[in-house]
Amino acid sequence: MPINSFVDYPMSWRPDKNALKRPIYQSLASLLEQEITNGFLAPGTKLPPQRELADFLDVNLTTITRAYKICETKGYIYAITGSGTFVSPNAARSVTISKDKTAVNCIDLGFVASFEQSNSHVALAAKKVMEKSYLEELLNYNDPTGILHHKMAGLSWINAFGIQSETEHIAIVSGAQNALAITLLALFEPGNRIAVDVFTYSNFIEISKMYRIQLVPVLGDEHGMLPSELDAQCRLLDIQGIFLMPSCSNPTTVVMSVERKKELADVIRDRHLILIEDDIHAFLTAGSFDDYMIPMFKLLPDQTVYICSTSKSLCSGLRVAYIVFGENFKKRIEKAIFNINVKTSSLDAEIITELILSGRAKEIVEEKKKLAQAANRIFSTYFPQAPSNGHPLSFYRWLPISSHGSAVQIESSLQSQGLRVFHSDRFLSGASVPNKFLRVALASTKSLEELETGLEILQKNISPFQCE
Amino acid sequence: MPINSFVDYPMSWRPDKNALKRPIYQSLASLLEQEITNGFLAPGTKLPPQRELADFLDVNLTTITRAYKICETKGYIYAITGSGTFVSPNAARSVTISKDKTAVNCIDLGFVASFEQSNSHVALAAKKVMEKSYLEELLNYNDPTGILHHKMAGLSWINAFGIQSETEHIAIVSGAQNALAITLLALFEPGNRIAVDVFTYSNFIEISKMYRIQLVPVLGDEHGMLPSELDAQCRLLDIQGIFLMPSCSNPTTVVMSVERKKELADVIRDRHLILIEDDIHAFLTAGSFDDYMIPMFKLLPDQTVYICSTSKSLCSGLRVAYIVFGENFKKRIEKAIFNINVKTSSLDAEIITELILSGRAKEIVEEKKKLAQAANRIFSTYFPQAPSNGHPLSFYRWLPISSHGSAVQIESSLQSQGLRVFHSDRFLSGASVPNKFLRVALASTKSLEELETGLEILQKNISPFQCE
DNA sequence: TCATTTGTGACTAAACATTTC
DNA sequence: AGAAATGTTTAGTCACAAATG
Repeated sequence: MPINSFVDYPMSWRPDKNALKRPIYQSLASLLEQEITNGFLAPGTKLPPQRELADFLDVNLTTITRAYKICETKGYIYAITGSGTFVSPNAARSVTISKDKTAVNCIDLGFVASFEQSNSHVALAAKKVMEKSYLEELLNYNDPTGILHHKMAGLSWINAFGIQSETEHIAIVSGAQNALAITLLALFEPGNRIAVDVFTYSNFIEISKMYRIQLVPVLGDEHGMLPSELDAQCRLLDIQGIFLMPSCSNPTTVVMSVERKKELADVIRDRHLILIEDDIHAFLTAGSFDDYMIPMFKLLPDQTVYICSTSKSLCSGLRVAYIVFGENFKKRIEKAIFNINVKTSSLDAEIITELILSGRAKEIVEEKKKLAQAANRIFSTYFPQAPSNGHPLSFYRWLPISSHGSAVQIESSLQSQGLRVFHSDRFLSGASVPNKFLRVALASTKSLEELETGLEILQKNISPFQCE
Repeated sequence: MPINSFVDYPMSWRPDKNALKRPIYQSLASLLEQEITNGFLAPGTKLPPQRELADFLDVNLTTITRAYKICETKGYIYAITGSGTFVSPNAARSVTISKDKTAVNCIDLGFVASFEQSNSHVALAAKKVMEKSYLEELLNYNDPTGILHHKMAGLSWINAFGIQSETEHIAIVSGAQNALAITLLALFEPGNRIAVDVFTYSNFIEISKMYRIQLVPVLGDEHGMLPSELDAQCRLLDIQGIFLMPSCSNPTTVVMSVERKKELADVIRDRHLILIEDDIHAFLTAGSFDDYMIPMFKLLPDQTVYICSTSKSLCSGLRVAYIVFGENFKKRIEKAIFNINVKTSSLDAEIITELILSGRAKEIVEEKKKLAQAANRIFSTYFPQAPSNGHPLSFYRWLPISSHGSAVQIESSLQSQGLRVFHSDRFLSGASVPNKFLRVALASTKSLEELETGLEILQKNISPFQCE
């Protein structure tokens, strides 16, 4: 029986007692889900404490726990012991980022492409592949994890980034996102937790949500995630994995220092976490930073799944990424590959292989690096006050903005000005944080001139951030 | 406190009480998991009833329920109310089927390939694509669900199989298995149930297991799944979906009659199921059967995800499949595509498109049909007693065998004779059934001569089935 | 620093539903 | 047809742990 009448009690959500059917916890969960997806409960809203709501509805405490849990695993809310339960920042919308048609009349600095100007080299390589005597061999079901010479070329490619491995421990998959989907399916279970940066790759957030894997945000500084914070979260929660982009974090452009990598590796080793290392930006970093040659895979070879896509470095349309793993993960990863892809097109892999073996790949990388340098220079002229301690050749920038206005408002007001960029809320792995940013893609326009036009629009429409 | 001493009680599994740590249910589940994966508890073994085990271990009934549940969602055991809990037929091993290297010294009639002899046509088409003026346009991130003219070609291709749709309701994905992975992720949740034939596509069983989706076996006859049985299962359980291959079931080669399709469609409509129609064999069936032109998608356009791969019909190495859906599924499916693939290689799709538009695709199909006819004829000479009421052009046959010997024994004894085939247990969606079969692939050898050699080995080593 | 607030997790109790005999 | 066997589901009790002020 309720102890108080609650009539004048300030509760952010007062579900209608009569709308509840049995089973109560399910009924309550779907009521809450509707409330959130319809926008009646705004992101960030604190929900009534479990005990209070239980009392109000005259049901047991754990009935509320269960109802909240359903909504939490679906990603609508998140709970912090001691503080309360809150509506998730991105509860009501998907943050999946893709190259879609909504940006058709816009300059698209949202989705990060990869200076597609270089694709003429790839077209040439494709033509060369057609002359191969073994062309027909590329068209059958054989070698689901990749043809031997494709794997060897892959190994030599990533060797430049500090990876040593063998053909039995590498597989060819269809791009980095595909590699992530495979890794999560192979090595994690629904309900598992993965540690991530506070701002992280938004499509990783989405795929984790779809797989019912919970992300645990861990604070970081300008050198990357803080080892002490990671350890603290591990003490608090049962965490199985960690996702990192040490060579250039998306979206923050943070490059992890070697010191930090070693410290984090110690925690990861002690806590027996599985590290997913997305090294898609290795090609930008190796060679540009003297001390780069230590991917975390090297520090934790038996605990790491190393993913290196060629979409950003060589060609985005050929879906080819390398995934490197230890013997202990081999069976599970290969099984997941069969179940999600069967195999990756050997024709595509052959073209990438041709690029690597002919040396054209390196030329493409040099070309893209030059374009990236030019694009970053242009960005700096438009936003001289923007911080520049991130990756100097990043394909995108992370621009601090004043915290007025909601993410949706800011994005759509810019879109109406003909510009597509993404607000930092899309990249939030957990609770809201006070600092707001825009991620500005530099590699997605047809030309640097178009980029300038876009940055001009942005400069005119964004309230300048007050540097403290 | 235990009521009986149990010392002389015949329990199939007597877990060591002292080995249990808290939490009991987890500890007990991993004990059981080990017992099964180590082979101490054989497939089919009946486990102690929950109450009995609870009594024996002196814990609450639902603690056992929870422990069993963990092992059930992992696929190690299955439970039937009223009957008991049993070790799954394929508990100790994966039934994922792929073209792998274990068959290197064998004639492989296990994995079903697709008469790769036709790939020279595809190589020609690939070369033609290289001459296209828009080749570079195929190498970027644009059009994640497929370029418009690829979709149009796809629509015209599947139009021959009775599908009418629009470019907004078709997407290009990387093969049929990829389409299944996407569909399950997009439209189902862990814990959902999908109705399937008693024997069904083994990689569908595996991907369902990985996604924690439960399969509900439904009895069928020579015309396909029985509508009355489907309805009965729906009454019993909360079932969300159904997976069917009406144009030629894998592995049973059953072709569903039009009458049966209509009856099943009625049940599916009434029960609001989502139908996953895998029509990979449409090219074998349309044209061969007069009344074929009714895929179930046509009967249930708003409830069906129609999947049509080109791997079997045109080329297995180019990973291209079409997925067709109603407006109500569009958003969810496209989101799943972004999160699993980002996109499918437009180069591969262009080659398939070239084949379709040039008319070469039809030639390839005719060639494969001729090969299939010849292969089926050869099979009949070696196994004249084998039933022939399935698909006359199937790329595999379903051979009844005597029920002596376990699946593993039979497969490995044949493998030691130089032949790889698969036992029907791999295709079991649920509990064991008395009838046993071998699936014999006819489309996987380099030549029909090699097929004959394989069938000869098979004939010599298999105890002939007693036709009743 | 310590009491209070708040969420978490394990196990228990009881009613329910289906199958078997 | 009905009792017994067997698995399922919901909600309750209770001890615990972190965050807050």
